[in-house]
Amino acid sequence: MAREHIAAQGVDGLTLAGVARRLGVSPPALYRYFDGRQGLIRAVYDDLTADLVNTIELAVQRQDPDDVAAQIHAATRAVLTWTLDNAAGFSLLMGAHYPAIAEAEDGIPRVISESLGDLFGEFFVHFARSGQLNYPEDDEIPPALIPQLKIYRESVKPGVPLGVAYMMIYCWRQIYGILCMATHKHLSFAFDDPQPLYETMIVDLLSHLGVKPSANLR
Amino acid sequence: MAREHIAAQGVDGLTLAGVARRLGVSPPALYRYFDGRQGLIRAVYDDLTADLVNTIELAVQRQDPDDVAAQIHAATRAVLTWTLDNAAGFSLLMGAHYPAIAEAEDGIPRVISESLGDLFGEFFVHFARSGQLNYPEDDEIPPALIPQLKIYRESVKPGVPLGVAYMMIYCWRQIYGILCMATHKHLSFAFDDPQPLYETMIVDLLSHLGVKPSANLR
DNA sequence: TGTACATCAGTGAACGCGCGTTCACTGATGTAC
DNA sequence: TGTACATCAGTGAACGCGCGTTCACTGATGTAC
Repeated sequence: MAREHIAAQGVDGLTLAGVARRLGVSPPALYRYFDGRQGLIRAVYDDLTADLVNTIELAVQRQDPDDVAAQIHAATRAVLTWTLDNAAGFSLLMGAHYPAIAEAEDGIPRVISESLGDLFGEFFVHFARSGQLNYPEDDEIPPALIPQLKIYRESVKPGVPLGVAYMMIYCWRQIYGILCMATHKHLSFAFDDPQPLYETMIVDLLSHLGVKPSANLR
Repeated sequence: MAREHIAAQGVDGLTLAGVARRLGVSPPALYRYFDGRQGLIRAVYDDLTADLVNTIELAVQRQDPDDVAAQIHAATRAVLTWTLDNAAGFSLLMGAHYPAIAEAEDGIPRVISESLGDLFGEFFVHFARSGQLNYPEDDEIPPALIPQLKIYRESVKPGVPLGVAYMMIYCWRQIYGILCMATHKHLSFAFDDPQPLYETMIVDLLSHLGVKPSANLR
C-alpha cells in the first residue's frame, strides 16, 4: 500500500495529506499510526528495504541450489527489475532522497549496504573460496583506496580479503550506474529500456568473477 | 549567482521566494527577468549546462595539445569535480531532477548528451582513427542493444561506427555510476571521498580505450 | 539649463493553494459485571 | 441478557507556514525639447 502510493506519487508526494487522501481518510487519522510525516517516511523506508531484500531472496530461491551462477545473475537482475518497478523507492533507499532520510533518522546510513552487502557478499565469498574469482592482492590495490575499502568491507562482509571487497565495489558501481540511468532517464531517449544494457553488463561482470552465465536462469 | 544559490539550497530550494530572498528583493521583482518559476529553472538549467561544458573545455585546454591521453583524462576528471562542486546542478542536468524539467520544457531531453557527447566523442573518434581503440564489430554487439545504440549515436556523434558508440556508453555508464554514488552518498560512510575510486576507474577505462595515462596531466 | 514626460525596476498587499500539526470531539466497538 | 463504562479509530475545524502569482502602485532614471 505504501509502496503503491510512493510508486504513483514519488517521494515528494509522500505527504500525510497525500497518503490520507489515497486511503480515504483525514490526515490527522494517520497520527494514530505514524509519528508525523517523518515517521511515515521512516515506516515506508523500512517496508521498502524489507521488500527489496525479500524480492532478491525469492529470485535466488527460484534457481537451482547448486547453480550459483544463475543465483547471482538472478539476484542482480532482481535488483534492476525492483528498481524499475519502484523507482521512487530506489530513490529513497539509495538514490536522491537518501541523504535527507539518512540525516533525519538514526541508524539509516548502512542499512542498505549491510542488507545487500550480506546478500551479494555470500556469492563473492563463494567464488573466492572456489578459486574462480580473480581478485587483486592488497599491494595491487591503489593505496588511496585501501582505507576506504576497509571501512566498506566492515559494513558489507567483514573478514573477507580486501581484494574481494574491491571486486564488490567494482561491480556495484557499475550496476549502480545503470540503475541510476534507468531512474533518472537522462538517456532514455535512446535507452528507454535499460534491460539490454544491463544484461550486457552483467555478462561482462560475471566473467570478471570467473563465472559463465548459466543456461538455466529462471 | 544562480549557481551559488542552487548549491546552497538544492533544486527544491530553487524557488522564486528563495532566490528573491537571497538577492534582497521581493519575489514579484523576479517576474521582470524570468517567466515565473518554470522560467527561472530553465534559465538556471541553461546556465549550468554552459558552465559544465565550459569547465570541461578549460580543463582540456590546460593540457598539452598533442597529449590526447591527458586531455580525455582531464575532461573526465573535470566532470567529477564539477559534479562534486555542483551536486544540485548535476541533479538538474542529468540526475534526479532531470525527468521533471525534461517533461516541462521543450528541447531539454538531449541537450546534455549532445553537449557532452560531442565533446567526448571527439576523443573516441581520435582513438578509433589512430587504431588504438578496440571496439566491437557490429555482429559482436548484443542484437537487443543495436537499435538503441543507433539512436544514441545520432545524438552523440553521428556517423561513428556502432562499436564506438558502444564504447562510449560503456564508459559513460561507469562514470555515471560514480557520479551518482558521490551525489547520493549512500556509500559515503566508506567512500566519503570519491576521488580514489574515480581515478582507479579512469585508469581502467583508459586502458579499454588503448590509452596509457599521461604523465603530464595538469 | 530647465522642464515635461516616458520608461522601467522594484514594491507591498492580496489571493488561493497544499502542507503539517493540534485539539476537542464523536461514535462505534469491545468489555465487565 | 442487559446495562454501564472504557477504549479507540477517526473527524472537522483551526492554525501557521511558505509558496507562486496578480495587481495597482511608486519612485528613480533616462530622454526630448
